[in-house]
Amino acid sequence: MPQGSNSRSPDSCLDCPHRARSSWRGLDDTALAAIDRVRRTRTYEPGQAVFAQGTDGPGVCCVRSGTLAERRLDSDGNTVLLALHYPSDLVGYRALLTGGEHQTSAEALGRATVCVIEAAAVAETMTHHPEVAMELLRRSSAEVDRAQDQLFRAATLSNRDRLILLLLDLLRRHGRAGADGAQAIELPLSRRDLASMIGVRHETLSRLMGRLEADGLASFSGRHVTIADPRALAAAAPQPSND
Amino acid sequence: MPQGSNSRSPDSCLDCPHRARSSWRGLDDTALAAIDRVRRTRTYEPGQAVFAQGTDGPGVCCVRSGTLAERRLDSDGNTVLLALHYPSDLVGYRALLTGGEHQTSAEALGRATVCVIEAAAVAETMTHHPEVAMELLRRSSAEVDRAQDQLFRAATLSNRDRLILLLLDLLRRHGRAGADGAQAIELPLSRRDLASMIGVRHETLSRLMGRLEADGLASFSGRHVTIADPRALAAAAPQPSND
DNA sequence: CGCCAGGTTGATTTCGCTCAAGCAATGTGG
DNA sequence: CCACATTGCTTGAGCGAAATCAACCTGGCG
Repeated sequence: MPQGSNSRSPDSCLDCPHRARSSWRGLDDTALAAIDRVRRTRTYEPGQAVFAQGTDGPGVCCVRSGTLAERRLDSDGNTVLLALHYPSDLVGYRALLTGGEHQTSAEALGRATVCVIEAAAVAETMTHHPEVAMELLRRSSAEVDRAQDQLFRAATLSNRDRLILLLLDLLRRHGRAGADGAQAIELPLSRRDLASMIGVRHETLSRLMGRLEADGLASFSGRHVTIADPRALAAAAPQPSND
Repeated sequence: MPQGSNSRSPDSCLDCPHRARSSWRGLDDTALAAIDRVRRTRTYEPGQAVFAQGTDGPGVCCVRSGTLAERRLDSDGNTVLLALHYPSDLVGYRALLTGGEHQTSAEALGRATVCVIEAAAVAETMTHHPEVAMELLRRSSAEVDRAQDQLFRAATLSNRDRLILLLLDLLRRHGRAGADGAQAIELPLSRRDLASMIGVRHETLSRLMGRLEADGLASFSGRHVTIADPRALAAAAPQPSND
């Protein structure tokens, strides 16, 4: 049974490329090894569920590669995409704390690899390593801020402005520099999901995109978006809440 | 200089009526005394600001009595009421963690008393007493869940349904039993704030209330709301997201 | 080749926003 | 004590925008 430091699993937490940015950043090798011991790394195909709303999760999920969608459903079949998660993010830890079921579901958007850590091990680690609890608290706080920002947008902005801000958000994560100062986005999302993020029907989103295109702010072709002048798009957006 | 246990300040944390439900519940007398030492209890008049968005807060705020409104503003004068806070809640701790300014402002709705704890003391306490960090993490997680629920509502429900759910939420905290099975609410909020919570103009809220009244689901008179049949109101609301 | 899911486009209706007037409660200064 | 302003709320008319319903593309895929 290989256990030495020179016979680690290729995806060991100890060698994880995201280790310095991860929730476990405060842990030394021995403490991290305890996490690693119960880690199970899985690869998910596009659209595959990582955990489902209303279930007791398999544990806590560390995103290693790809993009995860956090989604909320209701009994009428409505679905809203609440957040996207990227490598080094931790997903599904709330159920561990509130003790109940997942309030949201998570699924892979593209092909993604995720490390699942058994809940008990996380709890155990947190009691002995307060830095981890602190780090999660920081992340959780940031999530509250983000969610409140979304709420504010939903309550005050026009659909058009919300779409512009969503595009700018996506640009940050998925944007690639193109010719001149242009930026290109390869959307990881369907139109319906995009629409749910700004709280409109997908037909309406289609028309909104048409209008942005008519105004020369962006152009859409399938899942490919090009933004010729990102500064113009930013200028068209409402100012971020500076007091 | 009175310091003995039999000469405590009348509002000492050690004797706080919310001690068992507060964020400090895990602390023993000595640890809590460290918090108490830097506590400053203040009384706020209705409408008075506890801390302002964009500032470095005075610290962390423990609500002792009354109701606090958490609000977000932008440069155009828009304001959205994001959350209400009640005795034993902790407010304004996020700025402490993300290190920056408050993303929201807080103000007293009615007359309220709040204990302000210096940020440094909270940080110090958290390093020595992980239970406090864990407790904050639990609360923060609950806040994320709540905010995501609101986002879901905003994206999927009609204005009417959002108002109904808001009334049911307010009922939980502010409802008082009336004659028969009726419930009465004394709203702590202006119409404008109510409207911002469901993301509509105040004129629209007025009409929505008129319709609920016409349907016999609730009746409004100034800040007084009576709900003759709470079960009928609950039945009119969309089902909570049970999978 | 036909089927199907996802996306666009069009016609129609409903709904909420805007602008504007009216009203009640409260407060202020003469 | 009363004119008068102010604030918060309701009500109305008109308009613009989004939801709805439906048809029609388009690109896989069996």
